[in-house]
Amino acid sequence: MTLEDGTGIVHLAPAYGDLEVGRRHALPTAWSVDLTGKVMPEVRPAEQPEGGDGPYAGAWFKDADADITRDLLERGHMFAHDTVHHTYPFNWRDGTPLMNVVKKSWYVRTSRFREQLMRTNDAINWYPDHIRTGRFGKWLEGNVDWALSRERYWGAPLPIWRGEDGSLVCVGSVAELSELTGRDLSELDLHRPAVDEIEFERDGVTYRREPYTVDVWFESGAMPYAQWHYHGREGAAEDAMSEHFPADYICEAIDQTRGWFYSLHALATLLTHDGSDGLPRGPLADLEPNTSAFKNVIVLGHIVDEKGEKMSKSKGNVVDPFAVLDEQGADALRWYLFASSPPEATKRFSKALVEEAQRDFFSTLWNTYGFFVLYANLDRPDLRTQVPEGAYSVSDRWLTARREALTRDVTTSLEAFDPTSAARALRSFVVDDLSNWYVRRNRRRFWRGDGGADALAAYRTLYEALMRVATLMAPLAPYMAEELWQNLVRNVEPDAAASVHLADWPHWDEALLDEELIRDGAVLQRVVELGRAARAASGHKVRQPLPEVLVRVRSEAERLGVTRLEDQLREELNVKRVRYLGLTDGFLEYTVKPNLPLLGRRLGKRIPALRAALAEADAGAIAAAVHEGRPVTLAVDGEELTLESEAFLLDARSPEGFAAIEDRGYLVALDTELTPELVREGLSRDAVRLVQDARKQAGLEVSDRIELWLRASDPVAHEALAEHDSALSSETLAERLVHGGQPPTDAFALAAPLGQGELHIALRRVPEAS
RNA sequence: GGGCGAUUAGCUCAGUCGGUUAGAGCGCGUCGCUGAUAACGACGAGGUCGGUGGUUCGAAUCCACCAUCGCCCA
Repeated sequence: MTLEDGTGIVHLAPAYGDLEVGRRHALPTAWSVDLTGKVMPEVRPAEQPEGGDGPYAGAWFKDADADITRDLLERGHMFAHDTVHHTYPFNWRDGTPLMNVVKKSWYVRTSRFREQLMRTNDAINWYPDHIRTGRFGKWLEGNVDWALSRERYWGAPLPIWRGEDGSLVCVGSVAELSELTGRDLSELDLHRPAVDEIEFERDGVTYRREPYTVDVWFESGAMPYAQWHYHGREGAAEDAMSEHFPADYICEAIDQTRGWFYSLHALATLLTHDGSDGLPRGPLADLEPNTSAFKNVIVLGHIVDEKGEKMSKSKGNVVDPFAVLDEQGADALRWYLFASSPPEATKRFSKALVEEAQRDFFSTLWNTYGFFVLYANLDRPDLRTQVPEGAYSVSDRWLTARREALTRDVTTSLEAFDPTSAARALRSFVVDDLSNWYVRRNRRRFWRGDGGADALAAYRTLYEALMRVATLMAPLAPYMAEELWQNLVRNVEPDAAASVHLADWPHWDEALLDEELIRDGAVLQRVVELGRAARAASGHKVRQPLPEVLVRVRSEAERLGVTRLEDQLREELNVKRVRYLGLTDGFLEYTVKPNLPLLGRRLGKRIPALRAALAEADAGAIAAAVHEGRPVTLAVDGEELTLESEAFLLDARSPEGFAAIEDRGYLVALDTELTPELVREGLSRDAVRLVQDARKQAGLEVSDRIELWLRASDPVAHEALAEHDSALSSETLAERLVHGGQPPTDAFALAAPLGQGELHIALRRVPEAS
């Protein structure tokens, strides 16, 4: 129906859905269909005399449509008839069309409390926040009375008894009912229909119960009181209520806005109302006046299928949760739900994504733990002894600082009801900081097995990082956390809490949280990243040492930071020296850009003119002024404009023909000129790699000592091996290294290309000294 | 029909107050590294930031309308 169709009335039936309109215009409420959906016998065409059943009596109301239409047409009462497709309510189980029917009902007059419902809502922390004023707030603004009664065979009975004279008694307890009836009802089944037979007499009037049950949503809203069996009396339930009401936190999905969230909120608001504004005072006003039932609530989005559509059996797009639990595990599923997107986001679910969480986070964590256990079992370090402060390396202190920052970030996120940021911070720490940086860079300290203070410091640092991760991840991945706690922590510290879930939440230590070191580490990683790119571009593989790397960072503070971590930079890039380029070094060319966040508001429309002026200006001169903090004067649109040095941003570019990588103020260039010494060192490192591979192929354990025979056909390689004899031996755990000799026949032997020729490798395990 | 929310790379997601070259992980390709790792690193391909219009010196970001998906209501 549209406004263009003309005027008229589109089927108005006060008894069947249009009661409000009918009342407003004093229309009669006429009945034509009974409660089973059959047309009533009184329905008949106007011409047909009264008496006897009408022609449609007993017909299913939908089936009667055709006959009624035909009769109206024949009598000329119908202007037009047509079929219009529109939404219509159906029974979702069997698809039967439904119809609204006016019935008598009991209501809670919540609309009187509309303002109060909105006030108590204002005090709730909603996550996400927009629900408060949006979906939930709008619902409260349009609040209508709560239809409380239901016609159900079984359920909680409406506790109202009606006398023959129409008077009403609301019964508050079994004890009260026992008193009214004079019977001991303590064994009474408090449900319909068991309660229906109970009648009582008062002042000569017989009372019978109103035959309704109570809306189950009322019971969901009564949960805070029902859980303690609270009746407002003194005792344990009262104590529990004063301690636990209102609840700190609840959580359900978005569809509960008008369900559980509302039922909890409405009951609490009415029960705790202080009696102002002429409204009835609630029985809980003394306990906690004017409150909702909860202080914080996380509203979850739904889980949908891979295409973003609702899962349903009939569509066949349902993912079996138990298959996911069996194959990827409960922790991986939980982790995916926490980490993939904020709680309120609708989640597109697929097993592949849970699989990714499993591989990315849990496998990496488990492997890091496995690395620790492998070497700890070989070395048996005493992790309970105090490690001297000085034994900790910069790298140890960096990981410790990151660990404390992680503790701060996870704690803050969880306290802000944000599990997603907490999970992402944990992921980044475990995968990026712990596994791919700290362990990779420090593994030699573990496999050296000398039991010295340096090794102990490394073990201790890694152990504490793993323990902290286990504690912080416990709320998000309870099983893996517990596994780490039992296997790792409880072994090292028998006095530790019996379970990670009983352990105290860690506090972060500001003294260990060295922000400067964290910043320096971040700059180092940025420079290393660019250095690797420069290396890939140079065509020299990482095993080939290079003489020098040239580095330019964005500030003097950053330069000092990289300097203190310089040995890590040299190792990562495998270079002998680091040379820092000054900020105004002639090596660089500059592009000058306006600092838009600063200048945009000030200059407005003149921005394009400034850009044009900068393009014409001498970039080197401006760069020099900016570096010295001097103001710069430019001719913009024929007008002199003087701007402070902060108004400009400089981009350094490497000059033509130089192999370097530059990005956003950083520049890393590699000197690729090889000396014979460097070539020989590179060859020796190739050889180490080949021997390690041979050890692996021979099936040796990482701790096995060997005898080693090496024969290189390339004379340069041969010289290189002799020169780096001791490094070769210690890297490959060779107790004896023979150059060019004849290996025994029981040795494991293979040949591989090295330099311009081949390297023949033979090795044999040395039995452990007894 | 109304309300609320979402829409950024093939996939899952970041993107601050409107600002400079829109990022990450996964997947794909090339190369490299590797005695913890089911891994790792570099590079590459891959983006009309759902669409249209507007505001602005400047829009993924603000406004209007539309489309699609989800939820609630009628």
